[in-house]
Amino acid sequence: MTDHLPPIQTTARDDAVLKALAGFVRQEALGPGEKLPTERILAERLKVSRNTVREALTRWEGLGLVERRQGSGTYLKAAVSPDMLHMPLTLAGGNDFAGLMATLEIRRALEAEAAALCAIRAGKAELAEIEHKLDLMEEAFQTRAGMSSDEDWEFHQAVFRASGNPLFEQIIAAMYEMFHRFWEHPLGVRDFGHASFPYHRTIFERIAAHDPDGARAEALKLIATVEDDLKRGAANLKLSDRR
Amino acid sequence: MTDHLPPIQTTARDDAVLKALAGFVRQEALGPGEKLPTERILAERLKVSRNTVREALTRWEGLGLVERRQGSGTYLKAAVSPDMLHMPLTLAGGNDFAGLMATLEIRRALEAEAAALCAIRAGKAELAEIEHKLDLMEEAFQTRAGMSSDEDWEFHQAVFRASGNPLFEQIIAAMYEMFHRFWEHPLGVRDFGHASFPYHRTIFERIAAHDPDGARAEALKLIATVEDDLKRGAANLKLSDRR
DNA sequence: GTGGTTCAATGGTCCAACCAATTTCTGCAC
DNA sequence: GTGCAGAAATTGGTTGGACCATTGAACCAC
Repeated sequence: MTDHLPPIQTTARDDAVLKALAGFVRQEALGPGEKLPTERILAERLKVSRNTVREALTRWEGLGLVERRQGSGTYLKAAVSPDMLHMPLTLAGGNDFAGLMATLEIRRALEAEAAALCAIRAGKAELAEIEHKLDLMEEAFQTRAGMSSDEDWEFHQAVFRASGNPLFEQIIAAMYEMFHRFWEHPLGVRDFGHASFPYHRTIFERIAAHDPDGARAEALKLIATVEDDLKRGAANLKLSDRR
Repeated sequence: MTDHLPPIQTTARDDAVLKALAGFVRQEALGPGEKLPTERILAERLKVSRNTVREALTRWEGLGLVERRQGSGTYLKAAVSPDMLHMPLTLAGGNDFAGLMATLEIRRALEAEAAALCAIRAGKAELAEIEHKLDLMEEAFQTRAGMSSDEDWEFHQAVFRASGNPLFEQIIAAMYEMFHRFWEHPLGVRDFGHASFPYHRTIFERIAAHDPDGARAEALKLIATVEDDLKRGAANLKLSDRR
């Protein structure tokens, strides 16, 4: 009965600051990398304490939207718009193997769907871009004997971008972040990616043939091999180095 | 009670504060809903300024880990552990019809994968939970002639939860959020969901039969019908009401 | 019990400094 | 003029103290 009674909003200074700041960014058409006004200036202009400005910026920093450099300034790290939706994902016990596999499952879901959409929507320009990345990757694979992770990633990014849905790239970027944090002190899987290599071209072929279901199937195969690699790597690690 | 709070060491104060706090939470085995020490007490115990404590707590608040109530205190909103991983996800824009379809594509990707994982991993308890939600939904569908969106959503949530990967539920919650933002002033699709109704049970049957590929296929069919419904609704809207 | 009132506790905001890292400017040597 | 070391200004980071606004509990008539 009395369900539609949300709490009333009395004071919300820092939220107001963020809204004003988002409007300012749009007004000035600021993009990633650009510097935004000093905390002191913001405090003066917005008629709030510098402390309040700092709390607001701390929130944006925690969301990865902004980077603060002491002595230098505060810089935009991503595009911000007044109507953004923030969804902090938290993974308990995220530094272990299970966390990595969790992100990989998300990646499998998105990769398969993106490949299928791509097969439907990709035009000549997108196909050319993807094939270009594929060539680069295969070349790197030949010359550097398997260490082609950067080029590999660029290929997948090209597919995501050609899917026509920006959400794919945004979500997968967050997963990639986690992936790399795991790599910092890795589990020693150095030949990672060997087994998945051939599927990149088969995916591209299915996309180029505008065959959504085929592309989806090939993408699933690719992730399956990555998953296998990681599992084997983790097993080896457990046997050889008990930490 | 608040004795396990050793002072802080060097720079990166607020980060150190968070680490210390995470350790404290674990030490005291605090769970969601419980109240954690006052800002003033934390400042005193950790030998930092109250302002620094506030910046740290602001970060946690931004990540949805904690809720502050003026005059009352600061309360845990989720389980926190020292080694958890944060992937802030911010989704840009999407207030138009294209944005709605974009979230639906993400949902298709996750729904298919979650159903497949569910078919592999769901135990007896999870299957019973899902079937219960399914019964509730079918009952609501009968008595209220189609308006079963809440129960519908609970069914899908149960599937996501039984997938064994918490990221699915979190990401899909973001999609649901965008969905609802769109529905504040909806496009008048009232009979929405009729066509997708039968597939809920077929999905459940494939999951219960531990048939991942079948579950994935049924989930894809369900989203396809939803997509069709929305497209038809949008087309009707454009014809009848040019806004 | 019901409904006020008081009062202490707590988060929210503000101010005015100072610290630490960075950038910019200055002036000297060449 | 050029180059470079050091001073000065800029900027985020931290501190301590003060006051406000809200909450919740204790208390008190009725």
